[in-house]
Amino acid sequence: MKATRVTLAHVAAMAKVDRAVVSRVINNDPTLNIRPETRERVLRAVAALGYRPNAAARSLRTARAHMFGLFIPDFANPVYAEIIKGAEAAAASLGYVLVTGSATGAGLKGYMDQLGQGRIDGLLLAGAEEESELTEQLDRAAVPWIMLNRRIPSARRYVILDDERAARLAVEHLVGLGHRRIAHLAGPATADTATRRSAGYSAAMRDAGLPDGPVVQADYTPAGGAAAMAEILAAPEPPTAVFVANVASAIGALEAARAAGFDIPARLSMVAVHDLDLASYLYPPLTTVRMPLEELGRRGVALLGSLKPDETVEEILDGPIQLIPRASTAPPPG
Amino acid sequence: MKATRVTLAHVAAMAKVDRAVVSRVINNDPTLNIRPETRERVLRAVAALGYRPNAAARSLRTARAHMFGLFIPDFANPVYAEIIKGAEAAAASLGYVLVTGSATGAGLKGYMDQLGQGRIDGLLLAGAEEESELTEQLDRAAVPWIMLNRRIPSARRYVILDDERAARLAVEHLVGLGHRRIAHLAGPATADTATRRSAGYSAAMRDAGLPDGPVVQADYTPAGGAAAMAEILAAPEPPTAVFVANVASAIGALEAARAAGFDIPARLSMVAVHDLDLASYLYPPLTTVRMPLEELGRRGVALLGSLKPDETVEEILDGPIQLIPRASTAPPPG
DNA sequence: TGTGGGAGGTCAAACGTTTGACTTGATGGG
DNA sequence: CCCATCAAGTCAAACGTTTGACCTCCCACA
Repeated sequence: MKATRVTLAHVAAMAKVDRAVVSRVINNDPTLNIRPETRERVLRAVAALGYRPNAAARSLRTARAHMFGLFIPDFANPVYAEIIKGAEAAAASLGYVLVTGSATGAGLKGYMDQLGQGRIDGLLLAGAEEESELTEQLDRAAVPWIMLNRRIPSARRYVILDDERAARLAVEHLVGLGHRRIAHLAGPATADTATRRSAGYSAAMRDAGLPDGPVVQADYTPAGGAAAMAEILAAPEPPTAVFVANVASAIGALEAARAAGFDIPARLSMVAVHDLDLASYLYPPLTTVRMPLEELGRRGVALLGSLKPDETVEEILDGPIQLIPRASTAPPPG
Repeated sequence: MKATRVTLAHVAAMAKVDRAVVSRVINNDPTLNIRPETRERVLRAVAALGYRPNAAARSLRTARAHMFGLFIPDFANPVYAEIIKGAEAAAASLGYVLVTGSATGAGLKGYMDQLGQGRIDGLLLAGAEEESELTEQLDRAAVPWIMLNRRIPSARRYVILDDERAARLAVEHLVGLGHRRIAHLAGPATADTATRRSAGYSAAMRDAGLPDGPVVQADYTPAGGAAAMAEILAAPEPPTAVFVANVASAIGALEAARAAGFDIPARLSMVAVHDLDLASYLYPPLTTVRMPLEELGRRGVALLGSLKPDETVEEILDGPIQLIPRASTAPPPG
């Protein structure tokens, strides 16, 4: 019953015009000169037959796939959900489809093989490791790519958030509450965001006339955060507050603090970067710094859509960065 | 410098054979009869030129896109992360690309418009609302689709998990600890999974010779769970344990119990369906039932890959379902 | 000496769009 | 009356693969 797919030719036959006319009507070709009634006929035929252009044929002819890719390290990290949301929305409004993938390392390369030639018009890489072979491969294939929230030497295009400002905001909040011994549970040295947040921490401490507290690195996971927190609290004179570089680490850090018998916020205040719905359901609800992650995804796609061949992009997104006070921060004891 | 893309024709010229030979070599066409040395020449040319087949041309010719789609309601829900992971892996091993999208409702329809004709060979719908217009559209476009973990009347193809068994496991755990007044914080009536879990709860209670406790419905969100929990605890003789249909609700329920002054697990035990890394970092760490979500994604893709035109699929996945005991469950007080 | 068959390929027609170039008939200006 | 212009389309060549049909040797066998 379904038989053959309906193509331009069918529509053209029904509307009694050339295929070219149908194509131009569909694509709103401004060079087309046509009588309104003819256009009507064409549109009616399209509707009547339920015609949809074949994506492959179109891509073949125009050399554009109308697809963007977005690669993230891990779907389980809710931080990326916001980026995806923004990117999806932006792509949709551009008439593009967004392919979100989570493969990393070797998997990512395999993915790219499949993506093959001409399947994707541009790629967003969020929080990716330095994958020089991958980026080389992309360059060879002439696929434009932009890094999100990470700068690496070989990336001539990136858009990042103002992590330094976010860190300052967090530290200033703690200082404002009266804290003076403020530790920093930092991210991994390999993450550019971690470096920027650490810089913001140090700058804010300096501005407040305070010496840097203990700084311990951890990866952006609960387990890593827990271990680092334990280390910080084991010191002879532990801090009264800690600025945690990432909310995932903070989830573990809360647990470690509880385990060590440090009441939060009575004995220890904690603030972390990146807000999540979840933050208000943690125990205690976590004070966070909200960053415009959705906007980051949106902006990344928008840039992909309007990229000139050899254009470089180095953008610090200025969107609202906001401290969300919850129950994990309070004045220091005493 | 990079000039024109390298095509079959270039490779053929370099290897001094016909394009057809190159195509057949690349696709391992078993009907091809060729001397090993010729094959060698072809492969060398492919490598030397860095040739990759053009996906659009291939799709056009073969009418297969080598892409599957997966639609989920929300990337922020980590439960879906596991499904995606499994689906991605299965797709990759089939040589397919997986397009994961989160649009719902009208957005989803727009997405499908973009996906257009022939861009996708099959679709997985996870936890989707009943979208009769969407599924009609899919059927018209002859795109095979399978529902994941949800049965709806119009879906002739679905694969679900054994939610009833998971619920039993949870309830039996509570009964085993000595609980007799066990409430059920159920999911929304519109969710098929919720219905199945509720059925499992009732069956297990009956088997244990216990009367159904209070049953309150909530949507699968922390806020919904919190409200429902508050209602349950407001009763004159509150239960000593609660089986929560979904971990997202449980996160809110924990909060509500704390707010109501119910110490967990001393005064109230709680167990929820779906395990997350996060569960062990909640306060207290949450006892859960782990279900094979990754396998669900994997199986869905595998089925898509081997679907006969009018085949129906009604499968209850039998994978390991396992209770993960943590600190939120203990014997009842007294 | 013819012929059947296999090895090792070649040929060319699709697949469904897009798009620059071209046609046709009518109108208007000089 | 003739040429230019314009409106309203038409024509056909790509885009890069895949694939059924075909071709051309050469050898073995009767």
